[in-house]
Amino acid sequence: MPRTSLAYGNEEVAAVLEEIADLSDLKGENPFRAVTFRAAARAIRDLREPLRVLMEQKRLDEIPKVGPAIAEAIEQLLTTGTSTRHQQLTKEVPAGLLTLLSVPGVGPATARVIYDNLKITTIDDLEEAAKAGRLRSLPKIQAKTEENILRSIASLRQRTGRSLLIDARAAANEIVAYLREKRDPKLISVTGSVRRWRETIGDVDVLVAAAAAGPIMKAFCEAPSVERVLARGETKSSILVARGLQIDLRVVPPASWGAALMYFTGSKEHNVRLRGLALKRKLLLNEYGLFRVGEEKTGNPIASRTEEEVFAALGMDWIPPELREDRGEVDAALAHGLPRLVALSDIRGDLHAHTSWTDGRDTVAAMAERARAKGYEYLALTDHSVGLGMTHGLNAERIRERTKEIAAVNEKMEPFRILVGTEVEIRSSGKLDYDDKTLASFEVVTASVHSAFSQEREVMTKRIVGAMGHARVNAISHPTGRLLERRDPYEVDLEAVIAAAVRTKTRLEVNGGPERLDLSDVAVRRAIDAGVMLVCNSDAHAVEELDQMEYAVATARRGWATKARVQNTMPLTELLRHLEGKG
DNA sequence: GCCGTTTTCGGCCCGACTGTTTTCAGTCG
Repeated sequence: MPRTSLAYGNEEVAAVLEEIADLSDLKGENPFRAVTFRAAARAIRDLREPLRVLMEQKRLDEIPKVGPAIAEAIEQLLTTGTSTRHQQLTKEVPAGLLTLLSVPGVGPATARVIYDNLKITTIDDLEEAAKAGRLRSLPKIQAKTEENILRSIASLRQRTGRSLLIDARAAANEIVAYLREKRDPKLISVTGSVRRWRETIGDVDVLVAAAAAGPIMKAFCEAPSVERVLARGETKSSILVARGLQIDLRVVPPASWGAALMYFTGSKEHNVRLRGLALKRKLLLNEYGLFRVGEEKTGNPIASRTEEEVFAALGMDWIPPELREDRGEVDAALAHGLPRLVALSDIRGDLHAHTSWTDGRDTVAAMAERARAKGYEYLALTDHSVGLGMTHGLNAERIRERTKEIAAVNEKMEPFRILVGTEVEIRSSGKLDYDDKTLASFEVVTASVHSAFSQEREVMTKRIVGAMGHARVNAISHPTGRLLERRDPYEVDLEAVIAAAVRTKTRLEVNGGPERLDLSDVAVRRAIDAGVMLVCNSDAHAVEELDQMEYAVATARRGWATKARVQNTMPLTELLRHLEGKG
C-alpha cells in the first residue's frame, strides 16, 4: 500500500509540475507540453480546495488544464510523494541545467549549449567560465552574451526575491514623477502587477502614450536613478535601479492608449484568455488595438482608445485591474456579473492600530486626529496585551489609564469616536492573555499569534479556532502570520479557521501592513466563497501608517470582496451593534 | 499535454529587443 504523503499540499504539487515543465523544455520536448504543465500548476495555486479532497472525490479533472496525464502525476505526488514522469525527466536531463535556467537571459537553448560543451551545472562555475572568457567560444555565444550573463549573475546575487508592493510603488511613482517633470507626456500610467496591486512585484511597468517616443526614451534611460540600462529600443526600454529593481517603459501612439493599458496591465494568463476570446470572434487583440483578423496592418482598429471601449467591443464589462488574473473575471465580465468590489472610499474606520502606550510611535490624540482627517468615523486603538513584554503590553493599571485618556480625547473629538480596543495575544497554550473580565472591558478585541510559530499544524489550528470561540473575540488579526519574502505562514488549517469564522461569527482580518497582506488575496477569495465577514485594517504603528488601509482594501478587492462583506464599511452605530455579542 | 462555435486531431497569444545574424532564433513579459 502506498503511504500517504502528508508533505504534499497544493503548493508542493504545483512546484513539481513547474519543474516538470522546465525539464521538458530542457529536454526539447514539444514546448506546448511545458506550457500546459505550467498552466496546470497555476490553476492548482488558485484552487480554493485542497487537491487531496479533489483527488478523493475523483474530481481532479475539473481543474483547468488537468487531463489524464497531469491528474496521474498529481495522484502519484499526493500518495507517494514522487511522480514517475518527474523521476524519468530528472534521469534524462542532467542535474544542473535547471540551475542555469535561473540566470536571466539564459533559456533552455543557451543552457543546453553551455552544458553540452563545458559541463557546467552551477552558477559559480558559470560565473568562473564567463570571467575566464570560455563561453564566447561556444556556438551562438560571443563576448556580448558572456558579459550579459556575468551581469545577470551579479544582479541575481544582489537581489533577494521579489519586491514588496509598497517599495515597487515608490519606485514607480518616482519615475513617473520624473518623466512628467522632464517631458510632460499627456498620458502616463503605471501598469503591470503594480496596477493590479499584487502583493509582491517582479518588475515595474510604465506606459506612456506619445506621438514621438524618442525624447521620452532618452529621458527614461538617463534618469538619475538608473544603475544600468538593460535594453533600449524605439518603443521599449528597460532599466535597473536601486536594489536590482527593473523598470520597463513602453511608448505607444495615443490612439492605442486603451489597448496598450489593457495589454500591459493584465497578467499573462488574463491576456492569453482575452486574445483567445478575440480570436474565436475572428478578431486580433494586441497592444495597438482590437482588429478584424487581416486588418491589423491597416491601422484601423475596431477599438483601441480606452479600456472601456476595447472591453465593450469584446462584449464584456470593464474589469477592475485587481481582478485581471484569469481567476474567473473574464467569464463574469462576459456575463455582466462582476461583483461591485469594496472600495477605499467605503471604509468608515480602522479597527487595528497601535499607540505609544505600547509599540506605536504616536499618541492617542495624534492617531485619532489623523484618522478623522482621513474621513473616518471611528478608530479602534488596539494596543498589545500584557504578555507581549517587548511591546510594553498593557497591564490592568495601564489599561485603566489609557481608557481614561481615550475618554478625554473622545470628548473633544465628538462625533468622531475612538474605540477602546486590544490586540490580545493567543498564548501558545491557546489561552488568551487577558481574563474574561478584562476582555469584557474592551469595545473591540482582535486576537492574534505572535509566538510559538513552529507549533504542529493541529495544535496551531486548535489554538486559533479556540480563540475564535471566545464570546469577546471579534476578529483574528493577520491570521497566517506570514511576512512576505521573510517568513512563511505558520502551519495552520485555513479551511478550519474559515469554517470557524462562519460558525462563530468571528471576522478575519485583511492586514494592510505591506510586509503582511495577511490574509492573502487567494485566502480572501476562499473566505469570501465560504461566507466569512472580513475586516480591513491598517495595523498602523504611526499616523502615516493609517494609509496602509489602501493595501488591505486592494487585497480584499483582489479576493473579490464586496462592501457588504467588510465589517468596517458600517457606520458607527451599526458597527457597535455588530461588535456586541459578535453581531 | 490539453481542448473543442477550429469538436477527437490540429492547433495552441503576440510582439519587442538582443545578439549573432545577412533573415532569424532565443528570451522575455
